Amino acid sequence: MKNLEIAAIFYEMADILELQNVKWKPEAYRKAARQIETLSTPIEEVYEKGGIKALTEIPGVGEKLAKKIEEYIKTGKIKEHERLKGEIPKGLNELINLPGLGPKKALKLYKELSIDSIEKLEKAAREGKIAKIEGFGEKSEENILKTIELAKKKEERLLLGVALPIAEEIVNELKKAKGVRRIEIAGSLRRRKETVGDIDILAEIEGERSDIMDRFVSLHNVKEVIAKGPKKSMILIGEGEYQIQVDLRIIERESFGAALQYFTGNKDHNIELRKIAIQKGWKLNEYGIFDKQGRMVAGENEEEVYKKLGMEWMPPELRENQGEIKAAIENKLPNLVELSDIKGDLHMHTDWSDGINSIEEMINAAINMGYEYICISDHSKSQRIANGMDEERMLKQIEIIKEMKRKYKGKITVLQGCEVDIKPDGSLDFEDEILKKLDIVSVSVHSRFKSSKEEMTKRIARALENKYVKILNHPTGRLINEREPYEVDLEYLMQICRDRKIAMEINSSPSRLDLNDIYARKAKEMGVKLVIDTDSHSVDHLRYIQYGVWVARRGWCEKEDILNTQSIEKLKKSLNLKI
DNA sequence: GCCGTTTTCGGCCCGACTGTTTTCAGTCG
Ligand SMILES: Nc1nc2c(ncn2[C@H]2C[C@H](O)[C@@H](COP(=O)(O)OP(=O)(O)OP(=O)(O)O)O2)c(=O)[nH]1
Ligand SMILES: [Mg+2]
Ligand SMILES: [Mg+2]
Ligand SMILES: [Zn+2]
Repeated sequence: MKNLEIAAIFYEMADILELQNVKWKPEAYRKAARQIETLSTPIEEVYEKGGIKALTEIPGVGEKLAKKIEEYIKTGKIKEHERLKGEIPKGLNELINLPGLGPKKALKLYKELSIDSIEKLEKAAREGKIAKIEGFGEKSEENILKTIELAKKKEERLLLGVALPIAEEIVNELKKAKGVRRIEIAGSLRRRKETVGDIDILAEIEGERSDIMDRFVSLHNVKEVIAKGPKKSMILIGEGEYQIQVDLRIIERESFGAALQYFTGNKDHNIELRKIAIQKGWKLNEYGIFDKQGRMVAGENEEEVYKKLGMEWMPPELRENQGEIKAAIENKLPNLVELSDIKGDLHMHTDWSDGINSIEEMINAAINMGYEYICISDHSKSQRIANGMDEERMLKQIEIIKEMKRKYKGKITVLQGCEVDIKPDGSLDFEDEILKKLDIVSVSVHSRFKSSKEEMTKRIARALENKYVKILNHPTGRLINEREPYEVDLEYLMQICRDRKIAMEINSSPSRLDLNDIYARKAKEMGVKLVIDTDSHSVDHLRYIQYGVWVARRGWCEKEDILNTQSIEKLKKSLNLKI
């Protein structure tokens, strides 16, 4: 899949063009790159199937950029890119990636002091050379040194599951400030994106002087105050890999809706809305919609802002500039699946393999979740490190769960499952003799992630041929920030799943979220049915189902697309279960 | 470089904070 490679090249070209003070092109390159990054199809396939014309159907990609994409697919590089790289000192890119340093300052540093790397920058700053340059000063020099220190610590986006509790804690602290009427998490966190670059918080403040900004910058564990103003402040908070930037924006009641809209984003969604406002002869910013005379048209709540712009309000999960604005205008927004729609969880482990709780503890926890059914799905024998079950133990568990089914009858339906390994040759870890005794067979790849795309596709496709298979678990195998997805022809697998009525999993484990939002949407479009499962390894994990629901929502999924929103009777039909 | 029920040319979102500045450019959200 060349999507990310091409996006990276376009980003780099944008940076170089910006250094050369070229107007508009940089944003055009970046906008195209952002769209290419979020494509659900390998861009080389888009090209093979539809040529240049298909490429230009990607928003932000026109004739010129399409030609460049074609060139990259055919030759592995883009001449224009190579040419641009040659025109600019190599290390300047890493300079503009430092927060606070942009193209103008970086270029100045290069021209005055021949600085083209972070090492040289640090040296010059220590020697006091920076402060002497026109346009820089003591403060700039200090800030550069600070920024370099902070950048040395590794910088990764935080998992939603990690950032959300941190954000909630901060919100609770800020609630204690004077004059706070309302406080909301915004940004990518409110859109429930799988990872977040920072935590964005919006507070509605009543009255003139609130102490919220003072409280904010002196929160426990604040490592750096990046900016502090009357309307917006930014801090770095937390330790090591959990260190994260927090942006706080405050606003008055009459503008709260517009501000929430602005601060929720995403950026491209905002820009599209602002263009619509312009078309209507208005101006949209974080204070509201205003007409030519500066009179406020809307602002107090989000619904009103969207309504005046000619569309329905939409859930934050959809606001990614992926067609939601058009859908909202045409009244075609999906009716997104909700947490309360979920009737059961079909993937969880117990102390029979690598879970920490007993079968019965999991059952009781599921009853507490209000579920109608669950499926116990411990590992099969190949998963030695996970204490996978061999045939003998599998048969034993079947006996135990039979008892449980009886014991909990009327309270919850307990299904007998197993997370069966797909072996490297595509065969399953158990013979049909065992599989046919299970209520639900789900299958997973847990080994040889580095196979070629062809091998992996063949391997999984073969597994899906087994007539007992009902669910394909975590179909891309990624671990966010840790392991890339394996190479596989997902579209092909989706066709098989659709035709054979096999469900694909949205694994809710916060570090998996697999399928992800983009593929969930593609699955829906292809008519593949999905299940949202937690893959719990303890009773505490069952609540992560919320994260999977968020992925589904970001993938435009409705209740009908998710099989475990169905009653057990309907589920049996949908998956053709023999129970 | 992209894009179009007001345009195939001429626009391209709009505002906060900082630092070094005598009135604003640069960077970021
Ligand atoms: N209109 C407009 N809004 C912006 C711009 N940049 C950011 N925003 C808005 C939309 C963003 O969702 C919101 C918060 O900015 P962030 O940089 O934190 O982005 P976001 O939270 O979406 O993603 P992140 O996970 O933090 O990288 O501010 C911009 O250039 N123009
Ligand atoms: Mg953010
Ligand atoms: Mg932010
Ligand atoms: Zn599992």
